[in-house]
Amino acid sequence: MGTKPSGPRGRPRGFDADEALERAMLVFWEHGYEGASLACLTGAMGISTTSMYAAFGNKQELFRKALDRYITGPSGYLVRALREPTALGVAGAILAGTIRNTTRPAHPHGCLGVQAALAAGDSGQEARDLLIAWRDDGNSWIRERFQRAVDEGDLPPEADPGLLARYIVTLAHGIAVQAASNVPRDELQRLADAALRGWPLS
Amino acid sequence: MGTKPSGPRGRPRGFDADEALERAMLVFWEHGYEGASLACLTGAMGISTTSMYAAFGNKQELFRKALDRYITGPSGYLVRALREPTALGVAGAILAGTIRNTTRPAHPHGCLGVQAALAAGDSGQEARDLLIAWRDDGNSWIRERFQRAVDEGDLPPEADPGLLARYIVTLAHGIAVQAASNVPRDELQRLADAALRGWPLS
DNA sequence: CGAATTCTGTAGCGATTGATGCAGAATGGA
DNA sequence: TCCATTCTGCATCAATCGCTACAGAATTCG
Repeated sequence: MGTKPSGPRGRPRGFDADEALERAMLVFWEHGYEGASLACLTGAMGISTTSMYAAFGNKQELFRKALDRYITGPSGYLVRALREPTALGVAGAILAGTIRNTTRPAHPHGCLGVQAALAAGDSGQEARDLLIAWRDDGNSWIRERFQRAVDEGDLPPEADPGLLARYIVTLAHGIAVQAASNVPRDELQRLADAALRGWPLS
Repeated sequence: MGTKPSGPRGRPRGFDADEALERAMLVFWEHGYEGASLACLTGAMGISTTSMYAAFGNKQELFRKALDRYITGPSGYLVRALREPTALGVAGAILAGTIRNTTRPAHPHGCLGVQAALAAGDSGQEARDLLIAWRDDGNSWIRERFQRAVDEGDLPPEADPGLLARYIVTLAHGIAVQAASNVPRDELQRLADAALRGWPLS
C-alpha cells in the first residue's frame, strides 16, 4: 500500500533553482547584502523577480539560502579542517582554506561571511546579525576543537583554547580583508606560514 | 598695504561644519557608505539636504571628508604608533590603538576603514577603492618603518619587513572584524599580547 | 538705503528600491 | 476534456534613493 509517487503538480520550473542560488550567492559575495539589488540578483540568476519570489520568498530568505550554500560550499573547508588530526594541522588548514577561498581567480575576492554585511543600513541588519552569529559559531567550533586537543595531550595543558581560536579566527578574517584588497595569494600564504611558526603561541 | 580683513559675504552658516562632519563620520562608521542614506546622514548632522550639498558637495565628497577626519582623528593612533622607538613598540601600539579605537563604548564598533565599504554595489565602488587605497597606504607605512628598523639594527637583518607589516595589518583588520562582532576589548587585548609573543616571528 | 552674495527650508525631481497583481501558460489528476 | 495547481512575463505599486530648483532670509559692501 505504498503512496503513489505522484510528481509535482502544476507547471514545472523553467530554471535550475540550484544554479540560480549559486549565482545569487556569487552576487551577494561580490556586492554584499545591500549592494546586491534585486535587479542585479535576478539578472545574474537569469530569472524574473516573480520567479525569484516564488522560489525563494524574498531577498532576506534568498540571502539566508545563499549563505547556507556558501557555508557548505566554498566555506566547507572549515568543518573539514576541524577533522585534521592535530591542532596545528587544524590551524594550518583553516588558514590555507581561507586563503584559497578568498583569492579564487574566478570568484569574488574576500569572504562572503566577512564582507557581505559588516556594516549595514536598516534593511541589512538581519543579514549582519546572521553573519555575526555564523562567525561566532566558527570561533566556537575551533575553540572546542582546540579544547579537545588539550584534553588529548596534543596541545600542552597550559594552552588557552579560547585564545588560540581567537588568534586563528582573527587571522582568517584579516586575511579575508587583505584578499578583498587584492593582496596576492602567495603573499598571504607566506603570512599564514609565518603566523603559525610560533605555534601554539609559546 | 594689507588687504582688508573682509569677513565672509552673504548669510553665515547656521551650523558648525566641523561638528556636522563628525556626526556624518560616525554614521558612515556605523552603517557603511551605502548603508548611510542621505536622510540618515542629514538627520544626524542636524541640517537639511540643501545645506549638506552646499557645504560638502555630494555624498561621495562628504564621505571623502569624513574619511579624512577619521584618519586624523580616531585612527590617528596609526601615525603616532609609527614613531615608537622600536619595531615591537610600533607593532604593539598599532594593535593596542586598533583595539581601543574599534571597541570604544560611545562609538560604533569596528573600523570605518574596514567596514564602511568592504563590498559594495555600483554607487559604492569609489568609496571601496578609496578605502582599499588607504589600507594599502597603512601597510606601506608600516613596512617602511620596519625596513628602517632592520637598517638600524632594531630588527635582525634576516627579518622580512613586508611580511611583518602584513602580519600586523592582518591582525589589525581581523581585530576590527572581531570588534564589529562585539568581541569584548579585553579578549582582543589578550589576543594581541599573545600574537606579539613570538616577535619578530622567529 | 539698495545691490550683491550666501545660506536655509520647502517642495519636488527622475531613478531605483524591494515587492505584487494579474492574466496566461504549462503541467498532473480525474 | 476539464479542473486544480503551479510557474512565468508584464506591468506596476508605494517608498526611498541621491539630488536640485526656487524663493526667501541673513549677511557685507557701496
